[in-house]
Amino acid sequence: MFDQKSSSKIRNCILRLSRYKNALYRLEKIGFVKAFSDNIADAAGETASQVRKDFSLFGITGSKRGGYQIDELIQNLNAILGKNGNQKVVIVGIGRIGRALMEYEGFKKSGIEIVAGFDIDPEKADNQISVPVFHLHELQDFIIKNDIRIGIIAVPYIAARQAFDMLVAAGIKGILNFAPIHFKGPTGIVVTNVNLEVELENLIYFVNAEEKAKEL
Amino acid sequence: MFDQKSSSKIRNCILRLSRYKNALYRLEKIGFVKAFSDNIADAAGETASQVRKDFSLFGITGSKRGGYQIDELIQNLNAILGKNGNQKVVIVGIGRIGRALMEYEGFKKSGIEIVAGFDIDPEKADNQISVPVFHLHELQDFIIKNDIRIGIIAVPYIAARQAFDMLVAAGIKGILNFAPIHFKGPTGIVVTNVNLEVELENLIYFVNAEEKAKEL
DNA sequence: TAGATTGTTAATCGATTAACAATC
DNA sequence: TAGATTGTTAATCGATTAACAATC
Repeated sequence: MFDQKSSSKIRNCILRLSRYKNALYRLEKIGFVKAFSDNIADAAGETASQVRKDFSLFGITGSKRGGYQIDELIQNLNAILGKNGNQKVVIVGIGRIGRALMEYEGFKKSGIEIVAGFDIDPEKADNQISVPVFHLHELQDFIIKNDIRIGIIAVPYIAARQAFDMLVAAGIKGILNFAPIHFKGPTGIVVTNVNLEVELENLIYFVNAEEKAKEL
Repeated sequence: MFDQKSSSKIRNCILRLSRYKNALYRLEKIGFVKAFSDNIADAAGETASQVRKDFSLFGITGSKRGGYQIDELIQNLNAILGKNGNQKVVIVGIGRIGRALMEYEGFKKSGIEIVAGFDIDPEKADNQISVPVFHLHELQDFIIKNDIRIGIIAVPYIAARQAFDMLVAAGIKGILNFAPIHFKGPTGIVVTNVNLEVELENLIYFVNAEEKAKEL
C-alpha cells in the first residue's frame, strides 16, 4: 500500500507534523494560546510556507487573521497522527540499546508503551526494569494475542535478519530497525531504519569537508 | 558553509555511500571479489542507477564490463568518507541512552571511539564501562585539549539546549542529537537530529492509515 | 565479435519556496 | 478601514529514474 517512494512526501509531512505538535506543546507550556504559521515554523525549524502547506494537505485551517488556536491544533494533530490511547510496542533484543529504549521517558510521555522484550537469552533481563522479557520463541504468540502492531529491532547485525523475519511472520505492521542493515518492508509493512553508524559517518564526512574547505 | 538545504543532495548521497560500503563489506565476507552496480544496489536497498550516479558524483569508476573491484571500492569509499584512523567522539548525558552508546559495538567496528562522557552527575557512571565520565563543567576543556570534533547529545529535553550551547561554545564541529528538539547548527557546524518519538509516531500513523484503507 | 555493463545525459517526478488573492 | 495572515496556486528547485552511447 505505502511503499517508500510513493509516500515519501506524506512520510516527510507526517514527520514534520509530529515536530509541529511537539513545538506547540512547548509554546503552550510557556503561556501561548494561539500561534501564527511563522511562530510554529520557528519553533520547529521549518518555514511558514511549509507549515501552511502541510496543514493544508490534511485540511487543518486557522483563521485568516488570528492564526491557529494551539489547543485545537494539538488535538487535530493528535487525531491525524492516530494518537488515540496508548500504542503498545515490543522490542526484540534486550542488549544495552533495547534496555535503554524500554525505559525511555520520551515514549511514555508520547503515549507509547513498551509492553514486552524478547531475546534468545531472556536471563540477561535487568531486574530493575518493569517491562517483562520473554524468550524469542514466544514472540509470535505474544504479538497475535496482544494485537501488537509495532516492533523495534535492537539486536546486533548477525541476528537482525531473523528478528525481522519473525516480526513479519507474526503479522507486525510497523518496524523501527536499529540494526545496521537496510530493511525494506513487504507490502503493507512500514519499516524505518535508524542506522547510528551511518549517521555518525555522515557527520565525520561533513566535518572533514569543512576542514578541507578552510585550508584552501 | 553547509546548511541543511544546499547540501541535502550531498548529505543523502553520503548516507548512501556509507550504506554501500557496509553492503560491500558483507559481499566481501561471503566471498565476492567484484560487484556490479545492481549487486550493490540490491545489497543496499537502492537502484543500480542511483549507485552509478552516486559514484559518478565522486569520480568513482569501475570497468565497463567487469563492474567494480570490491576491495578497491571500499578503500575509495573510506577515503571519501574521511575514515582515516579513529574518530574520537564525546557524549553529553550518561543516562541509559548515553551509556548504551558508549558500549555500542557498531561504533568500534566503524573506527568510531567514544572517548569520554559528561554529565551534571558523574557519580551515576557505570563502573563496568571503560569510558571515563567527567562533570559537565570539564567539557569545554576536554574538547579543546583533545581536539574533539564530534559530540553526541543524549540528555533529556530539559537539558538539551544547555548541552547544545556548551558543545557549540567549545568549538565542536558536528553534533548527533538524540534529544527531542530540532537543533539547527550555526554556520560551520553540522547537526543531525535523531528523534525516536517522532519516528515511532510516524510508524503509528502509517499503521493506522493502512488499517483505515483496509476497512474501505 | 556479441553481449553486457558502465558513465552520463535527458526526462520525469516530487518537494519546497514564493507570491498573492481572499478575508478576518 | 487598514493591516496582517491564511490557504492555495504557480514557479522554482532538486533528486531520482530511465535511456543509451561508449566500450570492455
